[in-house]
Amino acid sequence: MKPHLETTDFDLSTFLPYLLNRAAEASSLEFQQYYRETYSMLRTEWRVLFHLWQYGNMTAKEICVRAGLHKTKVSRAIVALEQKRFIKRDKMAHDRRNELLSLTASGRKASIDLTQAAARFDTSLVADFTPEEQVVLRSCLQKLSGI
Amino acid sequence: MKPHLETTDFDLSTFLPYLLNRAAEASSLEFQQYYRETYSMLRTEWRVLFHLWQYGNMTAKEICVRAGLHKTKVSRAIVALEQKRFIKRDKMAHDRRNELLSLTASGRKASIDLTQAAARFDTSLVADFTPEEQVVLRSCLQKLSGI
DNA sequence: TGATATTAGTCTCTAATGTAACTAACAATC
DNA sequence: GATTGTTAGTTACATTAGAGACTAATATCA
Repeated sequence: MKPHLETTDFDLSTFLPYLLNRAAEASSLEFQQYYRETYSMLRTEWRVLFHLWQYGNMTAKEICVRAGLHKTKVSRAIVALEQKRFIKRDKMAHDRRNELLSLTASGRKASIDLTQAAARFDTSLVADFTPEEQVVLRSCLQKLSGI
Repeated sequence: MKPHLETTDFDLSTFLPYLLNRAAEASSLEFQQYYRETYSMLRTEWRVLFHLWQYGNMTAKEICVRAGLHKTKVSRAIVALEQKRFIKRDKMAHDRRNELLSLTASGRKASIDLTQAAARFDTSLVADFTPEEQVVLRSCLQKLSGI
């Protein structure tokens, strides 16, 4: 049986969700390998850690909102990061439901290392693109992400 | 404690793997809802179905290669699609390890419907982008995906 | 022919995720 | 100050994914 392209000019290899998923998976692979092997972190853990590093101490809830992550995922990441001694948490006095998360010394150290690795990795990913392409790419992705 | 931007000019909101993952997730959501609710399909199932529709009959192995999917994922998707009567499989005479997959009538019908829905959805995703931006976006994503 | 290697696809076991119910702390209203 | 509602975060259960062992068919080559 032959392909059915005549029905529509739709082409999977240009379908945006498909491309985005493949590109996301491909581009995450190498960096993921690094934080997995070096720090035994999962993706959500690295994201949570980095949010604290980049935007300062905050609660789990704030991370959910900023990172667009579900609270159960964040909750589990926090437990894991705490066990690895990368973060600590303190009940906030004025509302003891909130826990303020902050980095430990080794959490900061890991953040610095991961940040530098991420920056290098990012550069290598876009090495083949022109500066104009890079700008367009990132701005389109930001819009699609709702950032 | 204040943020630590001074260490490096790296910014999470421009980090490509992060952006790609967020954009992929956001953009998949709406379309995913459609094929889940209408056909009880998972993402891998829709991808397998669509590969058969667009590129013609092939084996599970070929789908793995073309779609960049692990064989266990494809294997499970095939079982599910067969149970839903969207595809059938036939052992190939000259090498009985291979199974040629093909669409049933209802598989073709679902493919047509999903293709049209995907095309409409894709259009709506890029509605805010200029034609030039769309071209750059897709070509960058294809390169990043290794397509 | 018989031993070994390869390949397509499945199965099993474990890890990770999503959903919804849950607990504890606070807020508001009567 | 008891009742009801809301919010932050956790837990439990079911679903999905991943890695590697496994089976059956074929290929290779002594």
